[in-house]
Amino acid sequence: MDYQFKDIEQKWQQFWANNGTFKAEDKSTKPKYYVLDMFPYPSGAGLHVGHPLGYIASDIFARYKRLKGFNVLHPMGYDSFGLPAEQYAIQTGQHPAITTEANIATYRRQLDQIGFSFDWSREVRTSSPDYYKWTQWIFMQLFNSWYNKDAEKAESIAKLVAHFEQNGSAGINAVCDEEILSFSAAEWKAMSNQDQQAELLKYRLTYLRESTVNWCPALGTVLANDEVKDGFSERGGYPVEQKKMMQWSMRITAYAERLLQGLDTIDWPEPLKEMQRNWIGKSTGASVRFPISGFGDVRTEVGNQATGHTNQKPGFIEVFTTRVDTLFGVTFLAIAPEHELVASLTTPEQKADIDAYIAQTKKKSELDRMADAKTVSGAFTGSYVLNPLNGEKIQIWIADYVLAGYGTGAVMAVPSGDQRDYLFAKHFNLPIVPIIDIQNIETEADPTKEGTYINSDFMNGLDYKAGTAAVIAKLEAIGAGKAKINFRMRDAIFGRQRYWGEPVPVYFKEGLPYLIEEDHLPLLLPEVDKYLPTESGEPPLGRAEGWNYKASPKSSPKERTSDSEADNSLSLGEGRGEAYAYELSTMPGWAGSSWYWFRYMDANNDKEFASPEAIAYWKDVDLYIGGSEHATGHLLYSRFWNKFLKDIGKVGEEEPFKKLINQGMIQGRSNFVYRLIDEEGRGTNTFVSYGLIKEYKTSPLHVDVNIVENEVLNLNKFKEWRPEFADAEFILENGKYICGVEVEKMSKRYYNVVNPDDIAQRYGADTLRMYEMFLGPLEQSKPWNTNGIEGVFKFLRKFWRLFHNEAWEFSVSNNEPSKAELKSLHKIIRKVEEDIERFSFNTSVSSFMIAVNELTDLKCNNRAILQDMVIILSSYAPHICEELWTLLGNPAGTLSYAPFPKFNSSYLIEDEFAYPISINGKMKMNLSISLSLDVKEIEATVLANADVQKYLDGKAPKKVIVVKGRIVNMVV
RNA sequence: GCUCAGAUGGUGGAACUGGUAGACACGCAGGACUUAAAAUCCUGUUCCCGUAAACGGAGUGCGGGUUCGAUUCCCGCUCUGAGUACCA
Repeated sequence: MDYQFKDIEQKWQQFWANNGTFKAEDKSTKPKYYVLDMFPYPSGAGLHVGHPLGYIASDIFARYKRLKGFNVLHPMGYDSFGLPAEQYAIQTGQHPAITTEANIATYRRQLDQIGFSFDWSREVRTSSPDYYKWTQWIFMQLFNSWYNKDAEKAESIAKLVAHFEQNGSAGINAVCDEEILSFSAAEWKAMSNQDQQAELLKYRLTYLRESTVNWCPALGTVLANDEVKDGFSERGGYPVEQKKMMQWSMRITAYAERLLQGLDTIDWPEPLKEMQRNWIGKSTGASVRFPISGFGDVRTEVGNQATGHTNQKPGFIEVFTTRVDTLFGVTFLAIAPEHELVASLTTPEQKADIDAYIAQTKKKSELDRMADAKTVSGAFTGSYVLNPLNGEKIQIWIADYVLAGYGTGAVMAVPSGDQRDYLFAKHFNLPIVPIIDIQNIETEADPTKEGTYINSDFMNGLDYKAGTAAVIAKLEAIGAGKAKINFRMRDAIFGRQRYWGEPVPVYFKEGLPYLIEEDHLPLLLPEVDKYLPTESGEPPLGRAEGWNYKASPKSSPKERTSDSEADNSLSLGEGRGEAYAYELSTMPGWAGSSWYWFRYMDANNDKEFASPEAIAYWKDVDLYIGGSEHATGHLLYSRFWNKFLKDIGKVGEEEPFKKLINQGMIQGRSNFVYRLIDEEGRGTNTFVSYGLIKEYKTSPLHVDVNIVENEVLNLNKFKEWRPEFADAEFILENGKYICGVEVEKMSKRYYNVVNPDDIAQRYGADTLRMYEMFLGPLEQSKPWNTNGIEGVFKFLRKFWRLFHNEAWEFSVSNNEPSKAELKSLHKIIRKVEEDIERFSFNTSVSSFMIAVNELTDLKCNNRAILQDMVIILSSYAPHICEELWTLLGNPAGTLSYAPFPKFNSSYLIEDEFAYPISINGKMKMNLSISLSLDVKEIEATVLANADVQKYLDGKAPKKVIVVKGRIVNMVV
């Protein structure tokens, strides 16, 4: 029979599903290998041809590893909480769970049709209560933990409380809020429970914090950054303002150093690691306190005065600097317009100036401020600080180049060393003091670290290293500063004012958050009448009627587990306690994806997020494939949660993803037709072929790429495409209509979306899989282009034909394979092994073509050779290979676990090599010489050759370079 | 601006540690089969000159360098893509 891909593919997809062919074993004597894809958000649009790229690559790898004798875990699931479903729900009233379910069904059908070897028995959905129960559980563990800097790990809050009870706050080195109290053990015990809880919240790894959000009053909701364009909501175009709200946050900054160090231990693409390093943004420097002039004593204990009495201003301004050695060059202090001390520092004479400046900066959008980076602006507050080292009076300015969100929101300005400070000083006529002997500050700042200090009191004559050490020592001695490491990364906000997300397992009592009891998990998402905020601006969960928490004060957990798990949120034991309001915000999109790889290890466990045994066996992800757009989101949060789970002893590895590969983006490739414009400037119904548009006046028009092949427009299909083109006319070149091409994002509105369903229909899944790989290196971004797909399809037919005679009857011979056949086979064995190990899938597709071309030329129909070929090709084109495998007489379903053929180098040994003979580096001819000859003999053979002599024109070469088995080069 | 990645025929791309540039495929041209078309098969296909071949010259974004030999290494530049945004 001819190659009937449709029947074959359907048959085997069915077989795999019915037989659970790809089910990973939980216990195995085989070594484990975990291949993971970034799971998709199931959008309504379904998959386009770009999505499966990474999945195909990982599937080839997973199948290959099975052939190599590994117990492979290759799961798939859905990141199914998210905004689009909620948006759709708002518009249609349809429950997001329903649309999500429908979208998942589409995704599943599309994925199945490509023939992936996923273990679907482990599927996860982040929006399923069995799953988000454990997301909530991890949240609870974070709530019950604090970060001990001395131990460099998270520890339980109970341990912190025990310490407070014994020693008070002394001896605690924690990552926590700025304004913590210091107290003795007795003082702690004397505190009310309320006060104790308030204090503990400052230490918890997930905590409440006031944060600024994009608030859209018209929509009554908070928007994500990418939903805001130029200060207006993307949807509807309503104004968006910055609003402060109490929000859940994650103390990811506690892990900043470990997140940074860990990068050196994992095999990720360098650009991606660099992105994370920049995001974490570690800088080493010092914090320095500048006493405010005329304020009295400098207070050295931050904790003492920061008890929340906001009307009392501290006696100093703290700055962070990476160049503390330039402290004697400070000639003014610049603070952010939003800095909390601005009001109290502004003198009555300067108030008008300052107010005007603040008003001006507020008006500027972020975009303006960016575009305006070169313009110097600022205003003098009228107040001064003193240089802590020499008591010199220094003006305090506000300037919008200082960002409130970074460091302390204040900068010590050193115009001689920093270009921005220099421009500022020039503009406002402030002094510029050189502090290094070789500094040249005629026209711009000179940030050199060479030379020795001048104008710097006790530092004079010292170099950078000694000077820096001396300043820090001095600052520490007088309590005005210390060495400090600063991170750019901020704590992550962990709350969304949305419906379609995980409810936060917290209720409020007297304004403070408490966890619900663990056996009340999962806290189910309640039903609401509408998916919009309430009239009073509360998140959608505020609409849920009777949705509140009634703790059961003394009910034992054992008693509770017998309760039905499903309905514990709404019908908790009447009268068993007071009702408390639940947290109304839900978790952000990244919550569910920050631990999902553990769930796959033991997806159906209802006792734990995954059993310790499963985690001990599967450990971590060996290979993770996904897009680089998740560099600073998902991939950072996942590493953070992984480290946390390790700290509390639940998992064993410090890093979740040992090796990571970024697949490139598949861009769209748009086609254009050119509509002729008539003399009045109106569009006609005549279209000019691309090559002729210079001769006419035309306007380009996107045309559906699916009716264009190799840039040639299918005229009939074009006429059918839209009614207005039914009687279109064409000006052709060489009898064809050639379309223009441009690379754009793949999007419906450009008519350049290619659906994998269409490709699978027309050519089959095996062709689609191989073609996506053939397109180019996996990591590279490239436009989708169907132009070459015929070649891949033809290759598979050619492969099929090796097993069939002229009449398309299956026919293989049992003869001894010939030397040439064995050579072809072992060449491809080695090539595919090498290529897969280095993720160079495109080159193996070419090599398969070469191998099949060779075997076709050899008229090979040898069983031994062809059976090995089937195994090698099966990870790329599994359906056709399964079919041929059974035709060869093997039991169905055994191919996936067949042993990968062993490479034998002896078949490739050559006794001759066709040496390229070059003169002055230019290749002139080939000469076959025995490989047994040594360098001298080769040289003699070459020089004795008559053709070589012709090139040399009878002269002796000046020099002869012979590289055995490679090349001969003669210099004349 | 900074950081990273990249630039090879008409097109996608190959050349893995410096050693025959353009593998493989698409497209195109010519041919075979066919009443014809489709499908299939065969031949050619970097460019320029030579209007057939042999042969000669140029050639991996641009300009230099190292080397017997550079797509590959070094220096300078141009362009494209991605990330980031006054980070003290």
